[in-house]
Amino acid sequence: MDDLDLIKDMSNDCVKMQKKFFSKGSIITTYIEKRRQICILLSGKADLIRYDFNGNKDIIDRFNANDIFGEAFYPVNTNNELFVLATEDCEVLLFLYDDVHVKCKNNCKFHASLISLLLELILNKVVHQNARIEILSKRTIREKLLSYFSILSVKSFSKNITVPFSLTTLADYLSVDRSAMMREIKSLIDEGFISKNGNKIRLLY
Amino acid sequence: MDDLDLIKDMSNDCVKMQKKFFSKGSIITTYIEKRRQICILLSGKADLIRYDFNGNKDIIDRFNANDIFGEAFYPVNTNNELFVLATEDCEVLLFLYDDVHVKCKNNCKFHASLISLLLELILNKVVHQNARIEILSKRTIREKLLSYFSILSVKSFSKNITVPFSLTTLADYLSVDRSAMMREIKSLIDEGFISKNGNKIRLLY
DNA sequence: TTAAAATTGTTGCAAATGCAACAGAATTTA
DNA sequence: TAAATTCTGTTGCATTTGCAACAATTTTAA
Repeated sequence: MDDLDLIKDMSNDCVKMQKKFFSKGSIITTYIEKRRQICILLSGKADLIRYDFNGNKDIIDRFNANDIFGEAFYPVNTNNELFVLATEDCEVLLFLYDDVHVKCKNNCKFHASLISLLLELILNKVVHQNARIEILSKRTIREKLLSYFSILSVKSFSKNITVPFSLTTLADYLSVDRSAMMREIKSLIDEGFISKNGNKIRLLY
Repeated sequence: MDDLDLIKDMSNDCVKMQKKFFSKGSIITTYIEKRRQICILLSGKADLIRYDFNGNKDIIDRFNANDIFGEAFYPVNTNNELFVLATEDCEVLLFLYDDVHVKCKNNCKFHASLISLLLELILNKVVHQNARIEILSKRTIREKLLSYFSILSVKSFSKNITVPFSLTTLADYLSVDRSAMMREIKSLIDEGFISKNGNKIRLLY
């Protein structure tokens, strides 16, 4: 990913883009309407958070290095405020969509790279979202699990897969009750569809 | 959307892009890996279809005018073949991502417009997908319905909303059983949360 | 304009799921 | 290294959901 390297090395030549550092626990941005802000996470991890009307913390999305996020990607949302919290130290590139999608007047060398990078990163985002939608569309926990495992398996060219986060987080990702998911995993093992050791899973079909 | 108009009027100058017509019932494209094909639906309607292992027809996604789709947006998927079926007469712009994301060597006037349009359309797509994910993440049918209604309501600045497709399709979109959804709608009416006339819904809270 | 197809509305019942609660293991933090 | 926190694994129970099936209505196509 050449463009990304160029962007990462950027000394702050272009006034339209900011590279900022956020320490763990700090807020990277809030989703304020009509700004069309875009953020590229160069390093670290962050969560998209909302407090629902009961005051419960909802983790809407999780971001890793090379993920792209921002209010530009989110539907208008007057009721609840969304914000992005750094769960590790983060390095972030911030800019407004409308400032960069047209050719830079200064002919800044980063703009061409940025547009190209932007397309690439958004394309990745859409692919991941489609995978997520496909999984969430399944009606039962079993189908969701198998669908998720299948995607991991195809991606890694192997029947042996590793769930890249805790089972608690997996339940959140599949949007199901954790205990019900554990029960279903147990059934899948008992019925011989999978075997499991920690978060390493082997598909037996 | 100026770029879109320019693209629509395009006479086939650029060999890298094709504008094609598809009559109702014909197949626009199949999702073949590693091609990174992108399609822009200029007019008409189409469905993204898969036949599952039982031979049941699954409608994975539905596309309208100005929607963008293609295998470039979809996770690798060796098992089942996906294809896009024109459910009305369609006018489609087809190209390969790798052919257009770099500057056209011929300096073709459509390329600049296309990149700009592409970003805009993909941004829309991501926003819609995020809305969909947010809805699908809700645990109960009631929450899914209210979440969906809320998004429609915010978008139209009104408590009176119109579901833009049949209730059968809505159940598909929310990924729930239709009869269970009808039951839940009835409960929402009985409990005074909404009133309903056909597919016109009024939010009473 | 009639026949066919799709949509809406409804119900009983079985199965799946969420919820609450708890104990033990593993991991992180002070 | 001790204490606190998070994660895993499990269960009973109430609720929600999907499934199957049917009639009535509306829409579409011949």
